[in-house]
Amino acid sequence: MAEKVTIADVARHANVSRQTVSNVLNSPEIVREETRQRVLQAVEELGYRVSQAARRLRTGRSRLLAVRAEHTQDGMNVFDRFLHGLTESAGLAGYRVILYTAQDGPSEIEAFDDLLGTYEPDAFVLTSTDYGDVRTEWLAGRGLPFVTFGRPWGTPGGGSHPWVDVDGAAGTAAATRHLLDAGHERIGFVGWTRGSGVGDDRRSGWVRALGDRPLLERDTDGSAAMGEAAARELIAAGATALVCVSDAVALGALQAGDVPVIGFDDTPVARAIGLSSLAQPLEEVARACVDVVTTILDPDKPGARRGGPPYHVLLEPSLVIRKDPR
Amino acid sequence: MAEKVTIADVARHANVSRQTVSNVLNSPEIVREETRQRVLQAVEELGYRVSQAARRLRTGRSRLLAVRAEHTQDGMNVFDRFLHGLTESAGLAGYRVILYTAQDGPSEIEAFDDLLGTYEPDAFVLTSTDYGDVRTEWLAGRGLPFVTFGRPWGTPGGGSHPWVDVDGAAGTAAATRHLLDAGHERIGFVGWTRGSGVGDDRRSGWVRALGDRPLLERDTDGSAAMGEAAARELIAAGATALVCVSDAVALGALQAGDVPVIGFDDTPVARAIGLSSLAQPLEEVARACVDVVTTILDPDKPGARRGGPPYHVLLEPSLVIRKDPR
DNA sequence: TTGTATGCGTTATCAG
DNA sequence: CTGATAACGCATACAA
Repeated sequence: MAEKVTIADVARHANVSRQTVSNVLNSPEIVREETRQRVLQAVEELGYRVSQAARRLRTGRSRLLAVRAEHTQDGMNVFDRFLHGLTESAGLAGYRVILYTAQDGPSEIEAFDDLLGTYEPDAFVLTSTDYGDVRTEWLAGRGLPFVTFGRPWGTPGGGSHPWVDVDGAAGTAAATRHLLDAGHERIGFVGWTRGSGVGDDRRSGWVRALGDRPLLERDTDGSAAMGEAAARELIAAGATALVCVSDAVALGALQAGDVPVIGFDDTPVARAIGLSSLAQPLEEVARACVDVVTTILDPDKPGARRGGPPYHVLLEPSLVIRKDPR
Repeated sequence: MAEKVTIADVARHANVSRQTVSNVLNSPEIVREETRQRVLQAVEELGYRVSQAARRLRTGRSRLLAVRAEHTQDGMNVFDRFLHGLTESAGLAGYRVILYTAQDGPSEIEAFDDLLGTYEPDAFVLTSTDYGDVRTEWLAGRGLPFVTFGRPWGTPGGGSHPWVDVDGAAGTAAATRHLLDAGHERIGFVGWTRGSGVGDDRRSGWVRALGDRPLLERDTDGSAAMGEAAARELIAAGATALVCVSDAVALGALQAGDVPVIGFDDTPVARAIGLSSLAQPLEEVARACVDVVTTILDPDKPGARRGGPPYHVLLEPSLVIRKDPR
């Protein structure tokens, strides 16, 4: 079954030259229909599949997308869902996902270098971008194709590269409006210490939706414990509902009192405990990442992304309400 | 930098033949020390790295380990930690992890076939094994190297293949003993519907540790909601402490009353809410998987696994106590 | 020890 | 549209 069927076997079986088989596979339009059919049938019968190794050697293309396996510090993340979506979408586009690990920026660049020298991935998909990301510079400087899940925070305007992201501000704004609609006027925000692109973005949506109402907010380190403490202070200060920068702090906030709380990311925790949260459309994000990166790699591919560069895709999170604001 | 340094370049630089370079890399012992050093230095200076494509074409080895990207149904799993560990350990052993997706057994076998025909992974690492797993049969029947994270439930004795697993029974037994030591006599078990290898295994440890004390138990579908209901019944039946088959049901059980609860898997949720749980040594599991599989692939590798076939590794979970049983 | 020749499976080039 | 031939980078058998 896996008996190494080569292109020569197919050619023999279909009574054509090796080249014709290659043409049928790579440029079907230049081959006569009847011949094409015959070859395709031979391919089917013999169970032929291209050897990526041979193809890569010849073309320099590996059809591999490199992604970092996240270490998942606090653990309450959604990386696995993204990764699953990415693998699925990549597969549909004829690509595979190859993993690597790294502790920090510099070591990740080492990993890039190593991968490029050995497995030669065609592109990288980067996650968790933040201000002044060294990785994107390195890749861009070498003209290597990549896309990030996350906007290039900190490089205002210039240094722009392909990215896909979820509009955190739109999410928190929707959450805030939901609470306003329920009659709340004093809506607090439990955030992260300023300076993180994602955190600041999420905060901004809450600010925007609140208009000129009072801004009751506290910063945290992202832990549930600090989330609880922050929530207590906010409630004491008069907040009757809370929007949180993450499910982790929201989990803590829930312990602080009996006010409605909305988290962010819709992690498994939120589902399990019935916490309202903002769900990122991770499958769509993954699909967009694959879309962008494969279009860069092969601009003439069928169904190439309309619009062309610079390939910026911003998707909206959706509000998942699990408890009615009281 | 990534300017395609070939083995010929290295040879020229070191004033040796191409062959010698190959020897230095693949059979260092047959080359004179001085020459070896010179070649190694040339490799260093030029930043040479073997092309996996070329090597694969020649040797048929891809140095790729295929792993399925889990879909993470209920979400409260720990797959990402395992995957990270696997990528790390694989990297140390000179392998990379390549991902694929599948919905069920048959479609996973299609994925095997497809991968083997194109990327030719050297081995598969399977997770979530269960009774009568069709995948292992398919792989074993073709003599393809693989290891499973999880024992081959259901094939008693025979049909045995390499596996690495965590001793669930030992874990629940430890948890139960911990509660016994704290003075509890009526310790309930919130389990899964019988028939799952993992669930039955975890239950058995609780049974064993309890000796001839009463067996207060309830089955659930694994949801937090059913966990809560089950816990209520058990508490009503006199249970003063609960051991749970998973963190998800433990989370529910926590809502049921003020009795100590111990979950299983030490998911992020447990950490976040201070739930005691049994932590699987996932990094070790991953390392063992890589160890086993690379030994199968290359029995003469340096530091090959002692013991030889059939490569069965059973590791112990560790009890993480976050709340004192009251 | 070192050098030389050959092939792994593809695809690109170029004649027919 | 089809068929021959070369080349991708590496590893091996063989001869020197």
